Amino acid sequence: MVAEDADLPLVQGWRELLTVHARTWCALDRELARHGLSASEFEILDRLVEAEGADARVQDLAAAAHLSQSAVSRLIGRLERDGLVARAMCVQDRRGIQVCLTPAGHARHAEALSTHRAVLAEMMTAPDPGPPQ
Amino acid sequence: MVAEDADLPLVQGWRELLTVHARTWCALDRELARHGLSASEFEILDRLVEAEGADARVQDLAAAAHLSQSAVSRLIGRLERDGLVARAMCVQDRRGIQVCLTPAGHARHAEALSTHRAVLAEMMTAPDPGPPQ
DNA sequence: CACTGTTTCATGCGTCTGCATCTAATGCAA
DNA sequence: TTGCATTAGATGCAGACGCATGAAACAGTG
Repeated sequence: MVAEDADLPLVQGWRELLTVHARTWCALDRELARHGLSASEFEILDRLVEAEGADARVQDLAAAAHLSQSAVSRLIGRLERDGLVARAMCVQDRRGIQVCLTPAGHARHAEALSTHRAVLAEMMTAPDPGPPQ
Repeated sequence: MVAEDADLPLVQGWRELLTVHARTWCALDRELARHGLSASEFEILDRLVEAEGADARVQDLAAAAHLSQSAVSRLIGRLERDGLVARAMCVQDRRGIQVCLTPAGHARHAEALSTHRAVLAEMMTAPDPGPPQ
């Protein structure tokens, strides 16, 4: 029961990370919903903007967004249904698909970008807003 | 398009946090599964051990574990089904329930504790293990 | 007491996720 | 060429989540 002292800073650090993560992620989800996007969806759109032109494969996006391959596959399906991205066959490797932004996808991302940055600035700098009142 | 430079460190910090979080959380989920627990379930058990004796209400646990009240209610239901916790009525306020650990719950937590600490130590100190091979 | 509003937990419902699996395309070797 | 192992993405399935709601217990007023 005394050996836990050495682990205390580790556990505290982990819990702080969990707190910041939950707080920021929820805020992102809530605010980005005003643009019709979830936090995960924006993350994927953001990666697509960065990789503009380069081939964006599903598994690369999955690794970048910390999601499973199946989750990204369905997420891309949703974005495609909403007209924000398009799936195209890779000519070199016809197993893979090339995910690319549509003009609407570009516009949606640009529209949500400032919201995203604002939430990050507010959530990651303020250490603890505390319970409201 | 030049104004984004000021946001870069913010975004990079957020992405690093996301990476550490996903990596650690997945490792916890995977390793704690060997004890029949999910990461969330261990988190709740951990809080119950800390609050030993004090009244552990559902909403307090929800706030501590960064989960919704409904999620914790069902999670407690699962732990109760597995015989790890018990629900008791609060005498002061019979709306609330008092969640308390059973001996089996104590044992399960003690069993999983070292695994939990080991994963934290490994995940939160190593900055980037990189892709295997 | 009766009445209204708030709080605490449980639950119906839809969505998102991961795991396992399937199909199709590739690569390599006989 | 044929055959087998590997890889990329799609999908069936079950589990966990949040939102909205419901039922029960409080708190306050008349």
